[in-house]
Amino acid sequence: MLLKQNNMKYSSFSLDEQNQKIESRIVVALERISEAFRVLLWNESKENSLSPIQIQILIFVYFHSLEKCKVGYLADEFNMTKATISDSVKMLLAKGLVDKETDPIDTRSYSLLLTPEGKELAKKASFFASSVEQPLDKLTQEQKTIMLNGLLTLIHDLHKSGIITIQRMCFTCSNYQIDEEVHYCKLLKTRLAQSELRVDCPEHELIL
Amino acid sequence: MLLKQNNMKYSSFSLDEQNQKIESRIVVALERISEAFRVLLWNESKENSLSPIQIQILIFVYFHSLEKCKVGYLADEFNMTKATISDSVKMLLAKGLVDKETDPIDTRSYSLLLTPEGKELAKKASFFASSVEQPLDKLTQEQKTIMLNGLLTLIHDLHKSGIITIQRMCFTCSNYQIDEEVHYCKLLKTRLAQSELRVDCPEHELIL
DNA sequence: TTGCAAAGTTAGGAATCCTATCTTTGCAAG
DNA sequence: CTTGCAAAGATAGGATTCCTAACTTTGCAA
Repeated sequence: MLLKQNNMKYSSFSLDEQNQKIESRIVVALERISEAFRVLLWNESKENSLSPIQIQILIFVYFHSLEKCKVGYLADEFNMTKATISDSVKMLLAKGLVDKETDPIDTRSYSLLLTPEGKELAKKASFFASSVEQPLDKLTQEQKTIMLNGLLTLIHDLHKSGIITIQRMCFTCSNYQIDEEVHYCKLLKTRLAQSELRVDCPEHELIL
Repeated sequence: MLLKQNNMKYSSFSLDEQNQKIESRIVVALERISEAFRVLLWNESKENSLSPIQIQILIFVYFHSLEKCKVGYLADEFNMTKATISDSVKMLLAKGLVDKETDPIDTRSYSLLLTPEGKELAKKASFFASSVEQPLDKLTQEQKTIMLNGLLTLIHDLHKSGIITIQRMCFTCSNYQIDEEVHYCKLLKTRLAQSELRVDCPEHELIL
């Protein structure tokens, strides 16, 4: 009786579509992790009484250079409309967390700068990522390299199919070359080990 | 002159915090992929004139058994309040995509069932994951196994720290045992290879 | 049977994020 | 040089998300 039940379970088990292929299981795992990011970001925003997107903007500005801190660029970065970003920026200005700096060569646009308070908050908020970073410590160097590589491949493909519009990884950079499995950066003039490939390089120049 | 510029770039490059540690770069990559999921889900919902959460519920019901298709369970699953889920369910009922089935042993609650139209839509919508699944094909079996393992470790830790409340992976299942690196499922009464570890097992029983 | 807890609902409101329209500025073609 | 178009950003208005708080009904245990 118990055995029969187990057998029944077994058959339903092995038929389960989502558990069939390893690729599917990786996707499910990635979905779960996405959910975790959503929750973490949400918590972080509640704690600072900001919206998720406002936090994201703050952190982004903290880690990126002037020319990327414009409304249009941020809209592409976060896959939202300029209207949405413009709104959020207005709030951040009102709260005194960012300042505008008009672009001298194109007065239509401006860049965001963090005020001291904004910088403080961004630094604090960016720690939310550490709950994801810490667990990775226990993996071996090799395992981390392979994971990074797999994720980079995935992002590259998602970019090629137009789902991710903006990114700044080596694979899509005009300074990057690969010959016989050897990665090379023309800007740095050095070889790059697999584990050194970048996801968000400040010097990224998109291939036309 | 050009060389000097490159050197300047190099120094700012190597100081860049986000590119320093491989763990950080993995986190950034995961964030990017999360963003991709958000976009895919959003597209999928617009196409079917449903909300993201409605699509998620539909797909979840499609792949899971009755006892998991209750308002409370869904709320935990998606880290939302029961009120939010209740609302979405009302919409799905109104659109004729799901039906209620009252639980015979606890008449306060009910489970969701897909109507034929709901099933149709869920099946179609669940393909959105394939844009993420396909690129994984080109990785080697070993690489996929290592990635899955790394992601599972990560999810396990996120669960332990309370960020992900619900999941159904082997590591947190009372049927799972590990002895000397050998994974074993007491329910299936078989060894599990690393690549066979489950992320969302229908028979999962949470360790108390 | 009394009281408390748990499942789900409802109401109301803040916030997200969109579309569409508008202003200003840059730029190129005539 | 001016005319016209495109691009950056702002604004208005609205649909939707998702929350908190209070409520109903049912289950369960003292």
